Amino acid sequence: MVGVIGDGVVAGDADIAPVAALMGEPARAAVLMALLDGRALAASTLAAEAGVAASTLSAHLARLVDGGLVSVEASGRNRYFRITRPEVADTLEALARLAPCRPVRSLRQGTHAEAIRHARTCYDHLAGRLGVAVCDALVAAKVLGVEEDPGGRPDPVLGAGRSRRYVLTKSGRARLAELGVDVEATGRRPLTRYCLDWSEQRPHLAGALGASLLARFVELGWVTRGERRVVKVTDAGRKGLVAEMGVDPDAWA
Amino acid sequence: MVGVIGDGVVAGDADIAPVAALMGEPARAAVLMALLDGRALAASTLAAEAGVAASTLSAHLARLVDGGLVSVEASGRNRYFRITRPEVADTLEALARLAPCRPVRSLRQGTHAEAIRHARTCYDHLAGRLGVAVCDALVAAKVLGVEEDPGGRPDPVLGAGRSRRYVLTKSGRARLAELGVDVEATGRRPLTRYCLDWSEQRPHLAGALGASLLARFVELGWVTRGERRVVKVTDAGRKGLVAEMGVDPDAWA
DNA sequence: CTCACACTTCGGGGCTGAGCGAAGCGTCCC
DNA sequence: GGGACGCTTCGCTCAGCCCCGAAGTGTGAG
Repeated sequence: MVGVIGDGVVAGDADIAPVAALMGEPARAAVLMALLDGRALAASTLAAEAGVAASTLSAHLARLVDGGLVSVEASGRNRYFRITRPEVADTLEALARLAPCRPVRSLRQGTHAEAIRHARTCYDHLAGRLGVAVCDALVAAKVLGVEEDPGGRPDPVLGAGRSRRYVLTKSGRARLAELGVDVEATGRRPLTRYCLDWSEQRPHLAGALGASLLARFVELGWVTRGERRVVKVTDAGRKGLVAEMGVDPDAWA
Repeated sequence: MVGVIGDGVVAGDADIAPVAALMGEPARAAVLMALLDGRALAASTLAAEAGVAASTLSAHLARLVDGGLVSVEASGRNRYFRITRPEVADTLEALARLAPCRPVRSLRQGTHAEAIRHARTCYDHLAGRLGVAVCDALVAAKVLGVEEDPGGRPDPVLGAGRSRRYVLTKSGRARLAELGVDVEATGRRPLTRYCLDWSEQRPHLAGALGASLLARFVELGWVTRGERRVVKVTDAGRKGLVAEMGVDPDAWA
């Protein structure tokens, strides 16, 4: 009756295999991880990142675009690729949480590994120890409240499946506005999102607010975005984060 | 060969490719989806589910175990496989949320895709719009309460997702028994399980109770199981679900 | 003890797809 | 316009692994 060989997964069922296979090839995985900070990178940059020939990478990128994980934007003779949706980044982070860290092969790689655990960008918001510390500070200052996610009703798409969520308090909204954080800049995106950090195994703040927060930090010159998702905190940033944000300096330094 | 390894991917960064590749093969993906509800299934069951020979599946299972996604428990001459950690299920669900974005390739697939989104079985319980609607009705009628899950793993701060669960209330137990649902038929299986629906992006009821509920619906002739997990609601079922269960007819019709 | 069953291991066949270089097409710069 | 640059397409090779059936190991039932 059924007996269809090679068609084990039923059409219409959630067919995770194709998507997972896209992420399961080393070169493509490297591309996706490189794009995880939300920036758009040129094909040549990504080829160097993945360590394969341009022609090889071109094929990979075509498949990623076809699979809806990555979108293209042509600009002159360059084509810039970026991750299409936050859900893709979510999935990559979920996989990262599952994956063992690759062994460290050199001192340089070791220091970078340390740096990226210290402070990095995750798609478009802060992560690493700094991201967690900032998030903790926001909760401690009651800028954010943590509440249980009533995961049934209101949120049609995002937020479901997350057991807890952050809500921006009234006083928190005022406080962030005072700091110049664009609290209103949320499109269809949820303002806050509870995002588990793969290196710290603790939550940090994602969503539109997480993005606005990072943008403002950069604007203030508190942090600078370095190579490969690494984030550096400036002297002014160190002071500002402690004085204005109430971040515990020991928690991330 | 040392030089072949691209230094593009940073040591210490998470290497998602091997894990994603494990999930990216159709037979293994089918296995993982079958185990998604937390049950432990025998190898032969999984072979039928994946539609491959026992020997083929054995190799797949060995790789899944080796990769830490699945654990084995030998019992007599059977070996039962289950998903090791909630993080694995989280990742599978993240992938499933990404997967439905594929375009529908044929009309026939389209109608089947619609049917399966309407009402289907998720291995042994109801899912799709009907599954969500029934679950909503149970919560609204206070047959089920939603509470935070204290449980399971010794986690540093927060459990990695899945920390909410349904509990059967006292009155709910009586009400279901009245309907003829076998409330006691739970082996080692958790009575209820909070399961996010991939097509509806909202939770529905899994676990032993979800299974008993479906069994009773079938017994009552309210629903019939069709091909490929599609569930059809009979006329009697339509009436019964609305009258007895308090399901909102607009929510799933 | 013997058969039946569940699962694994082994050997071989077949196909997908990842890889590269060369060539083609379009864009930007001098 | 000519040339450099960025990217894609094409043709090809080769490795990996997915698959099966048959044989081997261990357990349970009669």
